[in-house]
Amino acid sequence: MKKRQLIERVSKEAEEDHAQPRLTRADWLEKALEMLIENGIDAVRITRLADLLRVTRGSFYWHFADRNELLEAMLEVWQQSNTASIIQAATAPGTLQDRILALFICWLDPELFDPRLDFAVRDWARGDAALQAVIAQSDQQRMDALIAMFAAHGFAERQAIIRARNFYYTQMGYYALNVREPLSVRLSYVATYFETYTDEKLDPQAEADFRQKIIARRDLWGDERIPAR
Amino acid sequence: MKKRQLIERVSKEAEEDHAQPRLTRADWLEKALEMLIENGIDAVRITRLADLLRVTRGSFYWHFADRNELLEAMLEVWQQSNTASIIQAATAPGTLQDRILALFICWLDPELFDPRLDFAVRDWARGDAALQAVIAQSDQQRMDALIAMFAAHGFAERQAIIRARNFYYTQMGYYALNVREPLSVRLSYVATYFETYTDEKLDPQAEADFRQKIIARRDLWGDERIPAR
DNA sequence: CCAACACCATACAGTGGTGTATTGGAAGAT
DNA sequence: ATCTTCCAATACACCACTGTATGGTGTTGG
Repeated sequence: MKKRQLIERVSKEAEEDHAQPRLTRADWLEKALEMLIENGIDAVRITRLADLLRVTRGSFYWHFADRNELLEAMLEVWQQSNTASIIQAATAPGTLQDRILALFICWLDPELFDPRLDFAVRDWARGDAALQAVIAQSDQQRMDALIAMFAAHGFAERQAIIRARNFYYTQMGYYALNVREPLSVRLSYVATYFETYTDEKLDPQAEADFRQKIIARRDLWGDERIPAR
Repeated sequence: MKKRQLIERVSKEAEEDHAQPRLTRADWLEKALEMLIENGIDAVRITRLADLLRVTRGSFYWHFADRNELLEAMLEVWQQSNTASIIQAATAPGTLQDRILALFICWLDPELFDPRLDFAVRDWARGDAALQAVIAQSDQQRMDALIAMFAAHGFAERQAIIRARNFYYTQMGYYALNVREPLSVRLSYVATYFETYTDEKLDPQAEADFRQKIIARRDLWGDERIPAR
């Protein structure tokens, strides 16, 4: 689901097409999430957001009761985006190869899974046990879906767990380290990773299709040129 | 290297045994790191530290020029602890099995590798390009050591890279998700992980020795009872 | 046409933080 | 015994931010 849509839904504002006269609750929420992602929760200050939005804080306190209400709305956006994408990719019908490739797409498309938001929220939870519990629950749901996926495709319980952990933790580790590589490099690892996770060879035709699908999404790779093979 | 020792070295204070009359630079630094780990960099406030240390801020400004000088000292402690442990474990002589098990010990012993400090620093770097560069350099050093390790034990370049990434990212992902499992559970995964990373069976005797070594370190596992097999 | 509403500006009180300047006091050196 | 030196307390000026109360203005509907 598109993030702006989610933000608006959480903001409980059905966007009538007539351009909103001034600011909406969703505008504040969007800027706040941007700030969270780029500078952490402690940079989410009403004063700063007001400056960025070119209004005074008076506007904020019309849309929100206080800062805490904003924070709760932010968390709600997170809860309804990243986790859902992973679970959907893992539980759709099809072969194991289809599922793994669908998850790879998740890892590559920030509209489906935004790692910066995920880690900003984790960071936010530092020293906040209640928030940590919420996050742990989402992680559990994600892991359960992955374990069930491997189990449904022939792996014994223990093997399914290890493979799911490898799959999920490796990707989270990759994000945690803030690795910055061109998409072409990431694509070049796809087949090898696939074999590591499944012990099967990746069908060359499927890999080609995957590359095509990614390359078609120009928005994912900026100016870079990616050879089709 | 013991963390308190490092903190004191960075503080350039050879600790004469006579109990220091009041506070040292290292005391402030230690509390600041504790605060960083538990509540993030934005919680590292001179006022709060002074309260915790039961002195006024006047003391702080005798030991440090300003808050920034404290932050630089904190970063220096991080630089000289975690990365060194990993590189040492990966580059020591011996078989691949020895190396992997040495690294597993790193992952289990916070004196060698403190994941909470590592991630607190990474979060601290959010929105700070200079700090991100410092961290990226440390990550590169760690990865290089791991790749060289796999390469030195018979894996081709590409395979060595994938295996090193899998090994390192999986562990970082585990920490990033703040997983809390008893040590006994983590130990039960050791052999399976080993086989995933190396494609070799873990020698039962080596595994038993490994368990013994961990169990001997009671400080790592609190009250828990771990069966020797 | 004007009244009500939606949205924003302004002004104010209060809190928590930084950094500086100055003073106070206890231990060790002479 | 006093004199430094080291370390900490106090007081002050100065933000940045929160939240509240109230007033102002453009837009819409009756």
